[in-house]
Amino acid sequence: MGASKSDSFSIEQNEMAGLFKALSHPARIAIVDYLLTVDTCICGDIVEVLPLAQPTVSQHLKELKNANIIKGTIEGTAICYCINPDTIDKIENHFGMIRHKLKNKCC
Amino acid sequence: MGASKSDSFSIEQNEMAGLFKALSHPARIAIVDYLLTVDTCICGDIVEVLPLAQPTVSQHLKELKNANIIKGTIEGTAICYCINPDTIDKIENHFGMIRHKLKNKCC
DNA sequence: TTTGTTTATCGTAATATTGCAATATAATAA
DNA sequence: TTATTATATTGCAATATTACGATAAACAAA
Repeated sequence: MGASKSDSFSIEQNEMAGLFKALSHPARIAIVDYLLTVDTCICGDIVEVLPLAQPTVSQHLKELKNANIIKGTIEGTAICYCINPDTIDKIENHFGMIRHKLKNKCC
Repeated sequence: MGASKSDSFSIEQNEMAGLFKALSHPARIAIVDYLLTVDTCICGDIVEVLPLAQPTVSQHLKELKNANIIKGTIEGTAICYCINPDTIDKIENHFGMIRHKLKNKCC
């Protein structure tokens, strides 16, 4: 085998796992970090900030986009990326749920 | 290549990516979910709840343990697992930081 | 001691991810 | 039209992950 048995788990479990997978690579964390350091949605220069080749960065951006963690809007020749706050909300809510259920635990 | 260039990123970026990677599989999300449904740290029966064989579950538990997301304490023949609230804190703080930096953005 | 119970490790096959050179695509500028 | 610029896609090699049968290790009970 080797493929994950995603059919055996709930839609929500797969959804959360998908969000975390999108964030499970340091390059993608670095992209999110970078998008947070600039005041507006940023066009392009992400490639120059990362120690990776352009196709690799493009691939990581695609994964973040597919997971709805970032949004990209076309702006002439370039594409402007910014973080999708709705997805941040979704993850925060998940941990809010965990935090809530952790009350009255032995830990 | 194929190996991730973790040396090129900051310790914190690698650390966060590692935490998310530990949560990037539905089985591991399901384990965390299950640990939250029981009142106390639970011994063993995680294998019976998941649609996976015992060695596979053991492997997933190991990854969650290595990432400090769960703690396991030996209790006779069995091992009692529970969620590590410190790590939940760390992740929540990360998103708190993201949320804070997202203020005054175009998104 | 032997037996049973619980969890971990080994070995390995199937599959997925990562990274990049080469190339393609899309829009603008000359 | 032909450049130029910015991003995406393809193809492939290197590596990592996932899953599980077989087996091992650790401990309790008989």
